[in-house]
Amino acid sequence: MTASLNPDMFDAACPTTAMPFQIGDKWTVMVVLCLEDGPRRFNELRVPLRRVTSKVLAETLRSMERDGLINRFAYDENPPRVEYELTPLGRTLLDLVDAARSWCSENMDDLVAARAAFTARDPA
Amino acid sequence: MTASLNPDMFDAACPTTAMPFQIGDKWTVMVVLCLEDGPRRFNELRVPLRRVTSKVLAETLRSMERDGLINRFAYDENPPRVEYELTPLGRTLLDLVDAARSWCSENMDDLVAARAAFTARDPA
DNA sequence: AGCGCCGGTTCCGTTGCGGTAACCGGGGGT
DNA sequence: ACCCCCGGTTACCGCAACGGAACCGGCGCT
Repeated sequence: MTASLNPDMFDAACPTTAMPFQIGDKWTVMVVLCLEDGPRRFNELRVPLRRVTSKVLAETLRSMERDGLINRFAYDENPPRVEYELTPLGRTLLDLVDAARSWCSENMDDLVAARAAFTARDPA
Repeated sequence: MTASLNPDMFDAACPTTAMPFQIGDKWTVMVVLCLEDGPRRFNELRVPLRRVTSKVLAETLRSMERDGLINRFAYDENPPRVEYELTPLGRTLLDLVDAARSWCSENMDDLVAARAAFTARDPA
């Protein structure tokens, strides 16, 4: 048992490195959740994410649009109006995000307890 | 439709911020995968993750131990031997990781195509 | 003329993750 | 006496992400 590990299992060229919420982007997942119930405007998104600045939100939305996760509709009005909505591809992320949230709600107690026990053992 | 967004849906105090693979840690998920088939030694983990240095791996393993995702067994031998294995809690992450990997393999083509189309539209 | 709205962009500063290289302790081999 | 092994630790550093604040254009209102 315990077969040996493939040295190339995490090849740098592996395309999963480009996963959209790259286990790295701070806001993508939250934007997906905010768009779950329909299109939203730019400043409308900033309300629930009130810790994000317009600069960072604009960057996040642009990269999500680049990856085909959202569509951007700019209406030629005044004052300007822009709406973002999930694409079908973006909607498929909802399942994944829900799975992550379920994991959290199911295991958060264990996790908090583990942290408390660890810091009790090793107060450093 | 499109109910208004709850301003507090991402409260900074929300414990999900402490999610172990916090959509932010670069190595935790890969360590989980490396430990899927049984316990591994420190330098054994560095082989598949050959891009990680001992410092970063040590940090990752320590925080995973802190969160109760792995157990650390240090044998009093020479040369020293240390083994890491997933706890039951850590094993529950495998489902989530598999879901993420499935998403990738199912949608990677769309994603790559979307990027190509976007950069074709907006070469900037 | 001046102000506000909206959806950004620009400039600048900070933070912190991740990386590199050097070193360590203690036993065993030669 | 020296070096190697393993599993780290320490000091230092760079860069990208994140953040704050100011600014912009075009229109309408007063």
